[in-house]
Amino acid sequence: MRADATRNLERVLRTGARMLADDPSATIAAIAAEAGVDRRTVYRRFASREDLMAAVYGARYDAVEKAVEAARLREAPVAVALHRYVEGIIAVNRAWPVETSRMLREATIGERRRRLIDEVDAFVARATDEGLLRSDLPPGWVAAVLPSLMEHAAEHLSELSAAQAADVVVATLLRGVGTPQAR
Amino acid sequence: MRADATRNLERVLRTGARMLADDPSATIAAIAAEAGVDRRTVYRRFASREDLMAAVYGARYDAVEKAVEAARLREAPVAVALHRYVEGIIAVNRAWPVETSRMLREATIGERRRRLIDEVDAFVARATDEGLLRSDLPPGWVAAVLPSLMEHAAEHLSELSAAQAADVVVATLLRGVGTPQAR
DNA sequence: GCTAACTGCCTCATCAATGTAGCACTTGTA
DNA sequence: TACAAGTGCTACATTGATGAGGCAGTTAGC
Repeated sequence: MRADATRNLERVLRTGARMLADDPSATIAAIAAEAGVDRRTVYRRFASREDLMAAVYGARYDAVEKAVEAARLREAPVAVALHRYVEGIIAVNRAWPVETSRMLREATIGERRRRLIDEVDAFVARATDEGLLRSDLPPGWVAAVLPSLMEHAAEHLSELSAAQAADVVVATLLRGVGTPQAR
Repeated sequence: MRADATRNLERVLRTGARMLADDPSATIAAIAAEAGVDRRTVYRRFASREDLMAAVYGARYDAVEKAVEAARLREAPVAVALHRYVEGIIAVNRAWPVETSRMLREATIGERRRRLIDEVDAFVARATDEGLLRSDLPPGWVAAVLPSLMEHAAEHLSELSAAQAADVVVATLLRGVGTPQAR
């Protein structure tokens, strides 16, 4: 593939991720226009709308898997792993701001998805065993709440670096936002 | 208005809320079918798709305003007000499960929206002043995180009552999910 | 039971998005 | 520089959703 073609493909993917996150029914025409590319060019790379979305989701999953791997959720000390994981995912959320709720329904990525969920679930279990997380929580509560914390951090704390935003998220997750007296 | 007409209107609104929350681009035809009503009947009540969505959002806002009022965010002791507020909103989320992120962009409800935001912001400020919430948090962080906690509680903790789910949310918000040792 | 309100069904025009095609042109690369 | 890869533009068929009209039949409420 030629260099400019690669560049265009990249632009379409990035722009598509951003616009589809903002509005899942964004049209191909709008995405192409925003990416500074002809609509026809998009169709040359992606056979259909579905295809483009699958590619965007795939790109995000690549990044997420990388972040999870880097966090070493199985071996690293739980506190360290948690922080690295959160920081990594916040960075991914910024690079590939896909609207996760809609993505999860796509069957395209069922297998990869299950693997990641298992990975995180196992980590939560380990963190609970090792005394980092309370054990009296409703099952799945942490796994449900954490992603949306990271999503909010990614977009709401835009003036902070990923590491700083991760500090806020981890502190909020573990200690909450109440004062010591309020406990 | 005749009684059965009122009933149908109610069904359309409820069904519309549920389906649009699940997929904002749900068609009028699909909503009508799910509500057990002809597509034409929907159009008799609502001039357009926009109209229906505005009505759904309006219904949700009615409920939210009621909950906020009942929580007495200005006068009641902060801990009490917080709990009542959370419980009320969780109930609203279950009754009118609108996808908030998309709703907030609608200009239709700009004024009502601003009033509610101000109300909650003022409450957060008071809760901070009175020592319930930490004062070293990024501005707007609590106001950003709390709604999504309540949303998750509404749908994820479906086996709990609104009051029980509110316990979990408030505990998570104030004290986090970490063990005392992990702090 | 009668009337007016309300509904279901079929039909139609319109519009916007999808996906395809051919042609002239620019641009990377050897 | 020459060639091949890639793009922009214009046009077109298709599909699906929106919104409206008419009419026969049903149902609530007096």
